[in-house]
Amino acid sequence: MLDERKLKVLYAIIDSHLNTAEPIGSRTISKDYDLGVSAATIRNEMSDLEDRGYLIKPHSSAGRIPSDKAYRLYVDQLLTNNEKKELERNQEIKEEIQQETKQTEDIIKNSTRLLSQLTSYTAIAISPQINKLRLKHIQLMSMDGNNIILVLLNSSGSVQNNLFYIDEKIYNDNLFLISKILNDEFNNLTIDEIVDKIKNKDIFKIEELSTILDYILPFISKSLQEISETKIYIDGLTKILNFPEYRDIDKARDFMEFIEDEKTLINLISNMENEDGLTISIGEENEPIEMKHCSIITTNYQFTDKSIGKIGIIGPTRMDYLKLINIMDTMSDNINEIFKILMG
Amino acid sequence: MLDERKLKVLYAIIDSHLNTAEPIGSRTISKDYDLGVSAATIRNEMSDLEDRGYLIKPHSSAGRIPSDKAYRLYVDQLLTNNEKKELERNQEIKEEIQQETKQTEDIIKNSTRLLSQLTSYTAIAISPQINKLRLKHIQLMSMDGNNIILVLLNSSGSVQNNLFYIDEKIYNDNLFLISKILNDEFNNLTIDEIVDKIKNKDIFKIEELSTILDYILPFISKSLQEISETKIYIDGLTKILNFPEYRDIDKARDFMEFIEDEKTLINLISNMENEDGLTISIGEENEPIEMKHCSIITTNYQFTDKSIGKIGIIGPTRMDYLKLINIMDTMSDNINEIFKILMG
DNA sequence: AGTTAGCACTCGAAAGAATAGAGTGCTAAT
DNA sequence: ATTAGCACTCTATTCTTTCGAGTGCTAACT
Repeated sequence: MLDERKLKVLYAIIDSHLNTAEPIGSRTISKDYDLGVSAATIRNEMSDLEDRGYLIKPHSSAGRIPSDKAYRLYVDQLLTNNEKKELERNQEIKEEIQQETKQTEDIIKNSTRLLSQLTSYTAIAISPQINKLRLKHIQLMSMDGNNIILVLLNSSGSVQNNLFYIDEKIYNDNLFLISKILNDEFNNLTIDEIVDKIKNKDIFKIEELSTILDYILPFISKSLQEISETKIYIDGLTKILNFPEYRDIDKARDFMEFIEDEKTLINLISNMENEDGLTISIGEENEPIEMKHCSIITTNYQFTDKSIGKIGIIGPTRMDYLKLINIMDTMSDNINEIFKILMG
Repeated sequence: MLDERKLKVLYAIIDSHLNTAEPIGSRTISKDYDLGVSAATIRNEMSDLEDRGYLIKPHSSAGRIPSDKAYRLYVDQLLTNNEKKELERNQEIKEEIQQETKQTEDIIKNSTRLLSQLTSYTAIAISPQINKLRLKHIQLMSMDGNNIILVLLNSSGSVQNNLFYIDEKIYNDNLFLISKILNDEFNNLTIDEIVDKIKNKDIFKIEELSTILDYILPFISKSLQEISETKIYIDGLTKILNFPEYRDIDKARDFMEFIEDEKTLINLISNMENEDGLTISIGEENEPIEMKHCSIITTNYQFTDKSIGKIGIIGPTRMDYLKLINIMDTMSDNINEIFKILMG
């Protein structure tokens, strides 16, 4: 463990580096931070901290920058102490997020944009995973009997639709009857459960509709799965260009191309563990090489106490973690509250 | 007008500059292009071309680059001669665009991605303007009587939905009746016409439903307008970083931030005249300062011979216009054909 | 009169040299 | 244990020099 003075020196370097993005020298610390010791003493402490892996020298006659290990230490301490102060602008944030919409997708989209604006970092969010939500209403309809529209209302209040084509014609009178049956059968189940149920043929048989049902159910199942595909929202991609770490155009391109690749990104974000709500992944802790110099902060948003999606920010490891943690907490609080109110 | 030799020199410079992105000298032209005259003669021609505004010298002892005026001349000649060769990969393109979907929005989204891949430029598209499309089916439904779902099927076969809240409860039995009336009244009208009709109260009065109708129609009108908001799709934003013209990070950021600002971009693209299908706006011809060094090529895609949206690319004025025109033509052809087939 | 070879001149980009200064690490004194 | 002092290191900056591509002009050629 690090003794108190070493910690103070380390945090001072982290703080100073946060503002300058430059390597920090011993004299800077002794001048700007009142540690009660001379530059030479700090120099010795810095040397020790480097030996222990908390500081890095870009070259032999430069100052030092914090390592991933240092940020990890700092962040862990932040998360433990958990000195959360509430952001003042709660109400404004809520209004900004919700605007006029009641659709969960729009709320997440707005949140992503606002998060990027508030933080000046690239913000990302994963759409509400509606396969975890409970079905409230399902409705089939058609114009011509061949192109079937499936409309879904789920427990978060959002509406999805999907269009599919069938060779056998089924007209609205029958579609409405089927919808009624499906509503009875599927009410309050999650999409995952419904798909399972269809797969296991674990369903009701009503004589006169049984043939039609057997025919159309696989289409419905596929349709439901298409609807539940995870979407990702990205906002403020160009924010990365404001960081001196990304003045190099090739680095910037690598970063951006990685973010633009939705599939990989969905994977990365989905797999972040968010047991306690907030998760921070620092530099080398990230799997993809393109993210080895970045930190990712994500938190989940909930609906009836179940996590249904994530929202987060990405940027260089040199981050104002304290400030960002607070913003993220506020954001997820607000989103959750909006969802709660939306559901009455 | 330029005589033939001047034109040849100018086109040679355009061609050479296209590949190198460097200023072109007289010797390069005499070496690489068989014009049958010496470098000195070309030098004289170049001097004339500069006087006439077709060439620009970055500095006094450098070669020349084509001006916007030169590109304009070149492009106008291309568009007049119109030596279109069909791209071979038509079928592949169609499959790539359509994938499995029948939703017009998805088709445009896929097209944008493919266009960016094929061209290596940033691609943009404006969503099908469904307010210009004819209504095929409208359906209202609700779970609780307060949150009304409006589902819309239009003549392009795409489905939209919108959720709105009303204080007075209206239940499905009445909503279905209303839907039936609305379908009769609105069938084959465009959304614009429907909104007008509602505004002018130019509607049927069926005794028992008249109060409910008066109450709900304004909500429907607003809902329809929300549905018809223009959306924009962007793909390959980072492609700009591959051009030597945008090695400078501040230039790149200006470009990207402009593209990321959806409202301005929608405005810009919407206002491009596309009478003959394809439109090319070169450098200074673009209004926004951020686009003064870019060219924008857009074309519209059609549904039943009516233009309902646009797709295009954006990049530095130094473009392979010939190749890009062909790709763009092929793309719009394919999109139009898919739409045609979708409608049977 | 149009074309071309020849050459002096220009200017930026690249390479090299000199300088400044921030920072370290060590030593010796406190 | 702490600190002042100092030699040393290394980068970033600035200034010079060099190099070469390219022009524009002149005079000769066809």
